Amino acid sequence: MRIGEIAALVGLTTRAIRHYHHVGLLPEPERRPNGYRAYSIRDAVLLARVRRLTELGLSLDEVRDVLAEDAGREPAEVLEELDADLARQEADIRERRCRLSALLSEPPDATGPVSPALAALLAQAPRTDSPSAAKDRDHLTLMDATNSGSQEIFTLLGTLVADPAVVELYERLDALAEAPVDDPRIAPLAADLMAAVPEELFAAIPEDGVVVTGFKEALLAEYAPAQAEVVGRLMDAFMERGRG
Amino acid sequence: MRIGEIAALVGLTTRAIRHYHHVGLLPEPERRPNGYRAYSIRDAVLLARVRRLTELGLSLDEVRDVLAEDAGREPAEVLEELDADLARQEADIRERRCRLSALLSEPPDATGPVSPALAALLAQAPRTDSPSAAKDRDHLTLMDATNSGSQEIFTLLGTLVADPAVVELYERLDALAEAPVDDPRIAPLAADLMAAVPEELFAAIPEDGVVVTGFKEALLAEYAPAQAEVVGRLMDAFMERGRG
DNA sequence: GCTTGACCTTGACGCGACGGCAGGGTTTCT
DNA sequence: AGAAACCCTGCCGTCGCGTCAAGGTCAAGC
Repeated sequence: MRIGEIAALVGLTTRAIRHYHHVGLLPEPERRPNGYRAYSIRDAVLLARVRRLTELGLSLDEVRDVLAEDAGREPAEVLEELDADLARQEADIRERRCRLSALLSEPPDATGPVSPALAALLAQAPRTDSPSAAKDRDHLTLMDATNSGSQEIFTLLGTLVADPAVVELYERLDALAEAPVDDPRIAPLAADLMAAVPEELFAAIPEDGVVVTGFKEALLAEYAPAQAEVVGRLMDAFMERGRG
Repeated sequence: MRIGEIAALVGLTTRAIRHYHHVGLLPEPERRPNGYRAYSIRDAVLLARVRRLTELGLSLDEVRDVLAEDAGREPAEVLEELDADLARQEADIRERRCRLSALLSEPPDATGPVSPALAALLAQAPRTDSPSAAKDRDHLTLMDATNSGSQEIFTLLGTLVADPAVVELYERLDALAEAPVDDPRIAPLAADLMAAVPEELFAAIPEDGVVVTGFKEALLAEYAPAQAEVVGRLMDAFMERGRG
């Protein structure tokens, strides 16, 4: 048989068979005088087994191991390992499909799914179009997505945002958008913000959660200079209280 | 943030993030004076979404489509397509695991699993260590593995192998191993073999099944010259009766 | 004899999502 | 001042083939 014939017989492509020769999975057969490969029935039997094994999901290396069974009992080992692997993949896919269906059934809010704790927090927060509040929501969503803060923080923040006075604080922060860094409103706003934070929140701040080195400066870069001054003081205070 | 920091924050490797820049999934951020990439919070939010999507199994191209949602409703389409894809994969894996478990529970006969019809046939065949019979078993197993013959053939062959006289035929074929091609035993053996084949078998031979071009010569190459003569005559007769 | 078309040959590149390494520079800590 | 831990660019490797590219071979039809 020529390569195309044996390929059709066992249901492989000629390219696959040549590949098997190339990687040493199947020895090169004799050649006809014209250089064509001449396959025997034994080759077909071998290739049929290779096909069955690869269709089961074995890699070519594993197929080689199974076929070159010197030990006689190796195959079972390989196959059991493969089954475990497939089981993992199956569970993996099931979980992904699960999360996918959750995504599909949800309203398209474009921010993606959030944890229940954060969802509750956002629903609870008063409606405001303050840019600072929007930034805060973004940052909280990021914390949620990266799991860098514990769920506990969101529930604790719930008691904060329930206070209608928080909107006023955001507005005072917004007002500093164009202000110079030595604006006199900075210090009192920082103090009022600190005062608004419930005591338990300090304890809940993880030592090395969001506070990855460099995160702080990136966060401050989001704000205008005077605003950054306020936020920076807040974060400094947080980190000091957290360590203390 | 530097690249290592944002990578730790969103749970990716620096290499992956640079790869995303490379393929245009995420624009290159500003650089610091020393050439380091300077990431913002917005980048982190973006990367977090990328991570979630790739973890769901989307390709980077698909992620790009979903993120660059100009149409607003594209994502659902992509996600549904993905779900269908995952469903296919899941079914695929389940089938493989099914066949794998069948393989594992079977006794290790080293020839792999065979169809029930062939298994019955082999169990039914008389015990003999005739080399010709061994070849025949190999060829039948190959036909089974490649689905090139119908199951029907095996059941029809059952009536043939049940006849104890068949063993004698195999032995007569074995005896020709060293014989010259003009051995006088050739013609009568071929005739007796033809006579032993039940009539229904001729009708069951598929027109273009095993009889791929070149298969015949490969099969004949398995035998000694005188034996090949016998087998060749048999096959010629088969093909003529099949066509007639 | 000549063409056509279906085969065959070797060899090299492409894919997808990065990992790893080479060969350098920068920052920071000690 | 040296070492550790970062950062940079760029290129090769993975896996199982598919897909050209640039030919050589063979049977059939004119």
